[in-house]
Amino acid sequence: MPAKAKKKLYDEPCRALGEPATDPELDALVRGIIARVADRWTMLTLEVLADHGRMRFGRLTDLIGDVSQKMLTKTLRQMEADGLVTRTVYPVVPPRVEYELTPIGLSLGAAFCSVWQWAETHRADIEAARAAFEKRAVDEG
Amino acid sequence: MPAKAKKKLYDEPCRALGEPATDPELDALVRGIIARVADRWTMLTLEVLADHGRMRFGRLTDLIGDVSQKMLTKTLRQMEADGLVTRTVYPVVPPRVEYELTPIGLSLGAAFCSVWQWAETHRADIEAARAAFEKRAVDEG
DNA sequence: TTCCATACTTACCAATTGGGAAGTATGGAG
DNA sequence: CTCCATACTTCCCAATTGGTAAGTATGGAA
Repeated sequence: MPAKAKKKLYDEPCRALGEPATDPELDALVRGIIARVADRWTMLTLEVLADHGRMRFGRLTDLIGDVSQKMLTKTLRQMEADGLVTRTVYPVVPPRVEYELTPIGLSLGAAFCSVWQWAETHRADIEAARAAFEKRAVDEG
Repeated sequence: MPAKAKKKLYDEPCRALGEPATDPELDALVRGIIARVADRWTMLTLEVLADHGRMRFGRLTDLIGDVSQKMLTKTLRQMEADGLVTRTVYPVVPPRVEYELTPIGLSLGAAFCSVWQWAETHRADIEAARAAFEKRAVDEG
């Protein structure tokens, strides 16, 4: 099986549209995007907004659970800059600001679904692997 | 449309198998798994191993590009602990160690495909959004 | 006049991340 | 006897992350 190492090991084409897998510029760009988006708070915010729709800052804080104001603000600003959410300010007092996923943000949420599903379906496997690894370390250590 | 906020905004079911979306334990666990796996080096390692198959440490270093020995070692150990890669040590000198994705690791690579594809297909949108956001900030600032 | 609500913003500080470089182990080549 | 190769491992240090707590702005209620 000498051809094995030359071929993708999974069936679905991961690169879009036959892009040669070694365009360094595109690669760096896509990696940057993923790195930003794969951040903890971004993922949680995405999930909450996808599940519950448009809402304001305070409710977002409650639903995410243990996020500080600082981080939520920062995360939302970043998502806004990337076009993932819209930020609507109502000029009233006290302030009222609402956030909502854009179509792009929504599609990212959908893309992340497969990762969530992967995590859920392989949860037991991972825990078993961790226990086995731990045991091996103890036995050998 | 008062029902809107009660419903998922995308069509695909994100939670596996009708799991009630609010099991806090499962939620935390899955989040932990995703957080670990969504790490920069893990994603890159996953991609390289999925693309090129079993290989040893040095080649992995070259293909990933700008990773330090320290981080690659750490990343690989973590992936091994989670059951994503196998680590095979040949007791020769100088040492020879080979890494390969497990079926679970492979399936994670497949799951991440949709995120990679999302990033590639929305690259232009994101760049446009960033430029617009920047411009707005300048105009208002 | 004082307090409140909301969505930030800033200052400070602790913890984590991660790079660079040097050390480690060891059998074989010269 | 010295050096080399490979895959780590450890130490030190700088940069980043992220939490807490204290402002800030302002119209209306008491």
